Amino acid sequence: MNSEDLCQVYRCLCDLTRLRILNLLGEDALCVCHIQQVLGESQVKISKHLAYLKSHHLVESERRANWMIYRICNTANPILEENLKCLQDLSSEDPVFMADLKRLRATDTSAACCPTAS
Amino acid sequence: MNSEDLCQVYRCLCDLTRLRILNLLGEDALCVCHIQQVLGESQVKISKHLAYLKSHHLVESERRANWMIYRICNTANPILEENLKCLQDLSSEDPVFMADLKRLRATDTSAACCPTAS
DNA sequence: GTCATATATACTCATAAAGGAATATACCTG
DNA sequence: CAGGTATATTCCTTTATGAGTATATATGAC
Repeated sequence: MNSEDLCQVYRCLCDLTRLRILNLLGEDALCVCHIQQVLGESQVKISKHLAYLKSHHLVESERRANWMIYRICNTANPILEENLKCLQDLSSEDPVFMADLKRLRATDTSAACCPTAS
Repeated sequence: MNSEDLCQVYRCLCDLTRLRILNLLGEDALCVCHIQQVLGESQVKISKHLAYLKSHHLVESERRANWMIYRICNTANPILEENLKCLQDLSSEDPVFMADLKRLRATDTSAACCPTAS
């Protein structure tokens, strides 16, 4: 971990859509279509942000039949860990994050497309 | 503090020059010319990044005669606090931050232009 | 093999950000 | 007031980022 890596972590975190995705993934591993559905955003948008997060090792993915399940990496990066924790704290105060989590919980993530992702 | 603010904090942090500036200001309040000198960057570049940090309330400035003294805001933002602390931890490991601090300590910040800034 | 579904990628456009050169402003000295 | 120094701002160019449309790929069902 050096200054460049640190910068890169912040680049990953400085987009609201990506923060919203990470907020969801903090709860559970999810497939693209569920993220898309909960956030109410287009497939391309979600897919591209996931690709971005993946390319910088914040998330990892695993194929299950037609679906790609994304989860937050088990990282050895303390700064990232710390910020994900902060995100979790804020998720109980911020209206956007709260609404997302509410919609997530109202969604049956084990049904429809993905079989129990986690 | 909401999700938009959070995003904005990360935007401030996702540029290496700004991180280097914050790393220096973590040590002491400094005038523009000293930051410029220690980082070896142009006046415009430093000035613009400081303006950016100031516009988002990460730093504040105070004029002393010809000089503008910048310091990190006493903020009530826990996420920012946390990340500045992380920056400080990393500054003893990362070559860029370490070299900057070394040059800072070799600079007489109380002389030349600014009278004791802090 | 075809078809449907889930996801990824390529291409394009619009906007933002970073940097440099030149210029403007603010302050001090005399 | 003029002249010098420190800093800020404007203008311009280049590059990066985000979003949309269309298309491609991967998998499963048949």
